[in-house]
Amino acid sequence: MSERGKPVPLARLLLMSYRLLIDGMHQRLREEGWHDVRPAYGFVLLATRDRSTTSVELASLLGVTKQAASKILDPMDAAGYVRRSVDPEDARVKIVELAPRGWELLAAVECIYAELEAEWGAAIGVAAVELMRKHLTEIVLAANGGEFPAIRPSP
Amino acid sequence: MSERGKPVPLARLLLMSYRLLIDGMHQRLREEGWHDVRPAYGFVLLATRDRSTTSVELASLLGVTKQAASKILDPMDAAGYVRRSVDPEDARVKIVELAPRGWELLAAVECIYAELEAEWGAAIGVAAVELMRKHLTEIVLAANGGEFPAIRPSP
DNA sequence: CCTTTTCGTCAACAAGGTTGACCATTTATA
DNA sequence: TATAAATGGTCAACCTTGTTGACGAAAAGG
Repeated sequence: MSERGKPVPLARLLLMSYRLLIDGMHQRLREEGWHDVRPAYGFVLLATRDRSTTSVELASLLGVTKQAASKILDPMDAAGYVRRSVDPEDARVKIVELAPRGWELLAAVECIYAELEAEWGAAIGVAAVELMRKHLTEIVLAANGGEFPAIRPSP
Repeated sequence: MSERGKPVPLARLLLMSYRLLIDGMHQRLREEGWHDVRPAYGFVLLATRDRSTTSVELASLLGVTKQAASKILDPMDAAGYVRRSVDPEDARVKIVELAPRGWELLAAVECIYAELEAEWGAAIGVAAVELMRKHLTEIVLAANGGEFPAIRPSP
């Protein structure tokens, strides 16, 4: 590897590590029979987990345009992971919430994710994982005025 | 933020941090007058820095198909960042190397990158940055049989 | 010499992003 | 109260970067 002898850029390590988790996640999902899950779905699952949302709000949470949000929601709706309904209080608005299948998928995702993070704990120690979490949190918050930024599924 | 009170998934923190570096990189490049640099170019610059390569080898280094590699090289070639020439020893092969403008871009990239990493050192301490580098390296190598994997520009 | 493999390019399609446009609905203003 | 402005969601075109399949030229193998 041409990086031998030179420190590997941290950005590269961050991306490799992230990919490790995400690719591992999607592989395990496939092994469990989830064959139609796209990378972006995870972002939508997390955004709609704690409370229903709307298309345009989801766009804001994801840091993308409303068109992009709609574009992810379309196949998710078609596959039965989310439901969209007209808001009784504002006829322009579509309420977006997880459908039963979406809840099942979310449960599978969270279970696999916990396994993956536990594997990191086994590899470098739980304390090191928590320290990394602490440091990354500091960096991200410091750079975003004390808040977590919206994070796009794809650059 | 709905993540308040729950640990933010490490995957999310990794992605946020990575984006912080990469988005910061591209913003500063634009500020310096580099207006036509796409995210994928950085990967090609690093892959061709230490020695010239070939289209198909680049594909392998990037972990993408040869078609995808060619597709990134086309605009880079057109913009004068790389040069492609026929290999005198094998007429099928295109040698890919950085052109003068590519070297200038690489220099700008590396300079900005150093600034960005130094800012992390200022935020959490240089020792913490190095510790993170060490831990991430361990995780990545452990998961890839002791080697660094190819890393695609885009999932 | 013929078959198989390899390299790079062309083409079509996909995922997920952008901008612009449009219509319906709601809110704000005169 | 009527009109203007703002908002939500969808349609459309295009972009970046990925995939697969196909193809012709060149090289390697039998």
